[in-house]
Amino acid sequence: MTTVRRSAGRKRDPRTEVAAREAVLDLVGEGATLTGLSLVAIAEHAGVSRNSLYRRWKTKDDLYLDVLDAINPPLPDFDRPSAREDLAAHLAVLIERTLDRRASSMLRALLAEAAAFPELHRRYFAEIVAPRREMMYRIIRRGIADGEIRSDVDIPFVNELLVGPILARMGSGSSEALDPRETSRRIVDLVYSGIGVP
Amino acid sequence: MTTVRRSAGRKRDPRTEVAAREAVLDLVGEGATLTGLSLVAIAEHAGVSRNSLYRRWKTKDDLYLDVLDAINPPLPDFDRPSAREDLAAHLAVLIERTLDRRASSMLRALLAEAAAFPELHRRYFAEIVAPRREMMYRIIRRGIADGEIRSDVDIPFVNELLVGPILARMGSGSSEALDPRETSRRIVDLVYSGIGVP
DNA sequence: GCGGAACGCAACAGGTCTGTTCTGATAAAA
DNA sequence: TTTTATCAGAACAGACCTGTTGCGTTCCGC
Repeated sequence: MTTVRRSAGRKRDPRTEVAAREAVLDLVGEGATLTGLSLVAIAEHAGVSRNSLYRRWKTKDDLYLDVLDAINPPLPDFDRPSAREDLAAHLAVLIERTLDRRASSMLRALLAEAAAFPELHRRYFAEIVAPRREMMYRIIRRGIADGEIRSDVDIPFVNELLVGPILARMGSGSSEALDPRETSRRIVDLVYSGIGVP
Repeated sequence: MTTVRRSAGRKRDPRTEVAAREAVLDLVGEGATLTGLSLVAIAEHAGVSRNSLYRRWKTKDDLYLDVLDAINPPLPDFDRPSAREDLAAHLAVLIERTLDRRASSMLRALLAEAAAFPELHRRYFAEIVAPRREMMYRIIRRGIADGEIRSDVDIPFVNELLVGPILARMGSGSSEALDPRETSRRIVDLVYSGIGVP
């Protein structure tokens, strides 16, 4: 986004930026693609002149970058009694995010069009995926140190097993709304105990 | 696809249909979207005249339907000694499919643009997802009947846990090539035994 | 050999999006 | 009050895609 420092003149309407981001989320949520979405459509849906969009964002990429920032929820801190509870709490946040249909559509579109928006794709992994994954690793390591989780497990592998079902649902655009707390608890329970008969 | 039965006249070049499907896979694999991909670009990449495409497929949807059919591998039969081995074998097929970059891109694009291609989306779930899921359910049920898998597990839930990590990788477009046999075995092993300390 | 269909190539009108450039009006600071 | 930047709205050329039509050519079966 282009931030300009000037002394005099009319101030930019802050609602314009919000309206533009909301318009992108609405339209992508309705099935538009990132490359296919036109500034005309965005301006129209936002109730804003195209001029105002071009004044703020040089390219569509810049606008999408802002949208990605806006839907990136803060990373919560965890320090519950057990790693098990921390894992469940973290997965619950992930599931909650899945329930935001517009954000899910935006991320699906980004993953599908990664080739067309390499910078967006890079930032998504660096700023959203990586920190959350690192947090999961830390919790799992703690569980091992506490004697709660077997010490011979492959940490990244365990993480994939935990988050996989949730990400797969987001990726396939499943419309079924899961209860975050209950579902995360069930996942952790099953991964802890396994399905095999002792 | 439009199949016409005529008695006389020049025959259609069968290579045209293959070239068109390959062109779609190539272009989508390179980052094109289903809505954004133009018949001009497809014809150009396939080395075929636009006319030939219009003659075969009324709309882009029809062409994509053919492409989806082409990348749908046959459903293998399973009857190994144990449910554990059947599950691993089935997951290995899924992982193998993930390794086909073009097919993965095509499915990612389809999921991202489901709203624009409802018929394609419906067929994908009915013809590709549903039969494979049903097969997984059957194997899990058999494992329960054989006393190999705990009888109190939720079958669809176990299935999601098993296939989730693989689908999540496909959805995120991970470029890392996994060994199908080894990875599927590791997933099944971990899901059977669990990560918890007994 | 001849009719018929598919072939590649080219052209066309109608539509859309982009990026830029005008306007006149509005709002806020100097 | 004057200055200055923003605002909405409209216009423009250039590019692209679509769906259709016409052309002459190539190939296959009758």
